Amino acid sequence: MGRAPSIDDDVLLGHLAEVFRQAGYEGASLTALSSASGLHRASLYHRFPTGKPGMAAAVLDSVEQAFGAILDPLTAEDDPSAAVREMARRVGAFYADGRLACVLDTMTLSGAPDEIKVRAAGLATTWLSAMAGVARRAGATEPDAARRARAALVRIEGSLVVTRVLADPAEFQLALAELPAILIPSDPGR
Amino acid sequence: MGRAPSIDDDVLLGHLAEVFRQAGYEGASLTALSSASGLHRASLYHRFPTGKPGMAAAVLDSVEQAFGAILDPLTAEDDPSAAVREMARRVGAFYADGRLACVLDTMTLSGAPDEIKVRAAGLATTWLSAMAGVARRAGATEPDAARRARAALVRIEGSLVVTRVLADPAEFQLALAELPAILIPSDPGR
DNA sequence: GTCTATAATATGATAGAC
DNA sequence: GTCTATCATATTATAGAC
Repeated sequence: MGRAPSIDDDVLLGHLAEVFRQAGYEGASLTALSSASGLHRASLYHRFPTGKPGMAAAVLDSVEQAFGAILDPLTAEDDPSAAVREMARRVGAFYADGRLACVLDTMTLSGAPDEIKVRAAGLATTWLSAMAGVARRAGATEPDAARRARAALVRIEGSLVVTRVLADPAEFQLALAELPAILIPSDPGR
Repeated sequence: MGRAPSIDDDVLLGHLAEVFRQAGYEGASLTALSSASGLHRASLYHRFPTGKPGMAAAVLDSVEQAFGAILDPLTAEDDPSAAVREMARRVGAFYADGRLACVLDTMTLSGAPDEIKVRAAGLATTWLSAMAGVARRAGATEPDAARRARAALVRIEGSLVVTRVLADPAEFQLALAELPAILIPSDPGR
């Protein structure tokens, strides 16, 4: 809120986010955050006076903002199937085709501050609502739409874990391809 | 291999495993491992001369052993559907109804030694093979059985993440309930 | 086999020069 | 706004008493 962030801030947050996503909250050491961002530790504290929790919160802010753009097609595109396909495309880009983990996964392990966990839960809820919305627009009843949205989130998060464990992005790609069939009642599936 | 472990070793490994599962490899500090196990840090080093990597490897050993028992019904039980239902019951117990995370997820983040990641991948492969086996016995073609096994693993891992993020075990319970429909071609589903 | 004590290093964080 | 230098603490790990 307030002023628009400078491009530098966005780039910085991108670097920080990558560390938090790959290492989790505790694994994201100041040294790792420093070398990934190119800023020395003291400079990070200048930008984030509340330290590591502040950096994590800012990362979640930036992820929330990124998801604004990712979920935009779900309301902007008229055809529900096309909307989901475009969201899937943007989700694939955000997760670098499965090479990057999800903050919902890595930042909610024990060791993360409660505030971070609460924000992560909020992010998940936003995502679920948007996906349930498009399912509802496609004709699903409200409980069915909610069920479909949760199934889609489970599918994405699970495929990211399996992709990381097996070091094989195929499962993530498959999950993206099946999102329309999961979310849209009338979709013919794959 | 070699001698059978004493009950004390099993209890100790259970405590260590809980920390690694909830905090990830880097988040599992010696202090946390010490207080969870009741042993002082030096005593842990006596048991595991190679330190934290050795503890993590031993935890993966014990998880591998636990999965031997979890997957046993898949070959011991004649009826494929009943076999999967029994596996699902045991999986539910192992993950404490969704309250405990999966080592495949938490121990494969950046920061874990490569040896740990390799062992985790092996564990996942063992699990996938066992599930593909029961699907094949139930009449699935080989590629379909492999696909079903991966879908089941994705579903379990994803539901564990979503359950943790939303602090709601319902999604994990639902995943367990749907395992027969995912793995068994002729299963009527829910 | 477990403990107390301690070492060496890494971590989160701050002060102050430029 | 970024840097060097530094602090207090937590971390992994070892030595040696019991």
